[in-house]
Amino acid sequence: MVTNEDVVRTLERIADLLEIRGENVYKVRAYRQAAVQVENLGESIADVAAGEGGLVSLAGFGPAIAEKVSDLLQSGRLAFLEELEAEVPPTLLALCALPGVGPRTAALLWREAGITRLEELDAAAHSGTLQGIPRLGAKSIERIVAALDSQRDRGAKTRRARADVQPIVDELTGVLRALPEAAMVEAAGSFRRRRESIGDLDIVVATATPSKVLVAFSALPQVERVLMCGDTKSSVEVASGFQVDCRAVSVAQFGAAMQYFTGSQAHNVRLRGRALRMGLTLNEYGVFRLDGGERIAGATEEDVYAALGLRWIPPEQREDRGEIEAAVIDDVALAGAAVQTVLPRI
DNA sequence: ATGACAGCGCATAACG
DNA sequence: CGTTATGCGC
DNA sequence: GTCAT
Repeated sequence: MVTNEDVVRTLERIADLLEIRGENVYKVRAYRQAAVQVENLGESIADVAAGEGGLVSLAGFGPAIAEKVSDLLQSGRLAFLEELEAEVPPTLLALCALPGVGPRTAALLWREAGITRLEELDAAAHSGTLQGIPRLGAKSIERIVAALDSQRDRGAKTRRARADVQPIVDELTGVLRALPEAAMVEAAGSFRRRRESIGDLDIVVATATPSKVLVAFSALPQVERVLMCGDTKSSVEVASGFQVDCRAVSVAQFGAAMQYFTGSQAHNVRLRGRALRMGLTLNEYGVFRLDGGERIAGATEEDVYAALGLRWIPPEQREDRGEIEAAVIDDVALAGAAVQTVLPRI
């Protein structure tokens, strides 16, 4: 019995391996998007495969992916994935899990130094074997060593339970709110969406003096390591390697930034698509007209959703499970049911 | 058939 | 040295 | 690789 979860894992694995192989980014994305669709599917994918229209009736499923998933459902195996794993060592995926090491770097380490495993990378980083590899300077090697150390410290635990993150949120937002430069401070990301499992924490701060806030944030006693600190954002690690990002934005951008960094990614992609069809564009700075670029929203989340013809959507619903359609402010409906069926809905 | 699919901030290495 | 290219992460 | 055109 192949579950939806099995299919999701398989599609994501294919995407990761294709990425290391250097495949077209949109092909990689297609597999990831198909995985998200299965994740959000309210029924068994086996039923969909057997039902009217088959797998290609799912959004993000074309002939190629439908065929592969069909193979998997029928036989419990996928020859395509097995061939891919024979070509690209799957142990490279563990390298990509290191912050700062992505698919390109994993491929580089594999190609230039024959490294496919974490232990090999660790040994090579300390023995000096990595020196001389193009694109890997002293700083990069140092960062890899630090990432390996950090991973060892926290025992490879990558995500935290919400209950463990709550006190970190309270503490950090409390300290930031005490800064006179910080006009508004809110946690965003999956924490704000009230997910049970949190990968990292995003804090958005509205301020007229971003650098002051970010420098103060990076210097907090809770911070064990500063990953980066620029003019608009800072990334740090607090207790045992938990990553916290701080974004400094203007008061006028605060709502757009909160919306953007609260996600989910799938929710944002769908909102962006809706914006485009309305002749608008949406990003972390606001909602803008495509022609002329005039800004029409951004100070509050309500403004942002309203500019897209939507009611404000509670963060915990922002998972691309139909919440956007449900939030449409349908003023056409006021004109009568007959009109609704004629006018294309945006 | 063919083009779009988001795009930007940051760090680092390579380049001139 | 300043500028540009690349990879990463979101 | 998928979707809209």
